Amino acid sequence: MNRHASAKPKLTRNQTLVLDALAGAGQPLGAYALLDVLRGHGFKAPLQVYRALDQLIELKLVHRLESLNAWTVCCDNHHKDTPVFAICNDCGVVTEHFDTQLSNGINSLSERSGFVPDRSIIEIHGQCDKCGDA
Amino acid sequence: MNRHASAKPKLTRNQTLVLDALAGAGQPLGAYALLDVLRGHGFKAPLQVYRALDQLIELKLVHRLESLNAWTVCCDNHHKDTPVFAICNDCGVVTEHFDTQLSNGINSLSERSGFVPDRSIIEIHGQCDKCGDA
DNA sequence: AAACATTATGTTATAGTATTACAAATCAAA
DNA sequence: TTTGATTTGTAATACTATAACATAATGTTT
Ligand SMILES: [Zn+2]
Ligand SMILES: [Zn+2]
Ligand SMILES: [Zn+2]
Ligand SMILES: [Zn+2]
Repeated sequence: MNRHASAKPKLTRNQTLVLDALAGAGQPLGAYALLDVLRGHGFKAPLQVYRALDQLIELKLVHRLESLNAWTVCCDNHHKDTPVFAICNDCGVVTEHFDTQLSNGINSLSERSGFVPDRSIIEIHGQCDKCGDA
Repeated sequence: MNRHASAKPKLTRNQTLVLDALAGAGQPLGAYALLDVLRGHGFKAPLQVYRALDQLIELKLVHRLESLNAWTVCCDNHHKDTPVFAICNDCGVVTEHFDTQLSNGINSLSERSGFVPDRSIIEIHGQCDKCGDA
């Protein structure tokens, strides 16, 4: 028997295609960009992409970047904490981070105002280290 | 002379209409909801709304909620820190907060990764205190 | 295997959000 | 009052996301 509570569930064909396309891109892609990438694999309608993305998010393999209308692969799908995304204005690269101070801040702010947090979004736009090496 | 560096600039007609509509709503509104509200005042096209919103954001009188595709009036347009929005899943009420721990967290995380932050987005979805009084 | 339920997929149409392009009107100096 | 800059009006279009319905594949029970 498997000691790991949640073994990686087998992905469907479309989910696998979308996940691979996202991983291969090296940066976030929008739904229609994904559709274009996957037309060669038989995708014909946006719904095929959106459905796969919904399921991949449910499985925590992919995150949606709200401020970009785009999706990116999770860097470590076992994490519990709220991911923090740093988004470079210049090159478009996005990096995923975890930060105890930020997670605690979300919780304590919520507690102070009687709010029960469920899903948090932290996205930082700015300039990455590479692009800052002017 | 005015000791206050940036006196409140006079708003144009459309900016005033949009700001008042947002303030009157008591909760965030989308661009097309604003358009509908303002049809009685002569608005006929989405661009009238989007243009006014862009300028109001520039003036820091309004914030965009990225995860809702909606806009809300700023609670105190003099603030320097990143606003934190708590968004109730049940009643839709949104409250704006400031939090030193979160602001510091953004800065220190950025510094550690050589990132220069420019604009940060923090939006917490969950259940507000009122809706939690079940 | 046959019947049934469940899940995944295909396809078309439509809804919702945002911007481009160009014309007209307004406003503020010079 | 001419000029130039800003604001506004309007139509067309682009981009993003979902609804509705049909078909196919899969799994489970009998
Ligand atoms: Zn992740
Ligand atoms: Zn960069
Ligand atoms: Zn504010
Ligand atoms: Zn509530």
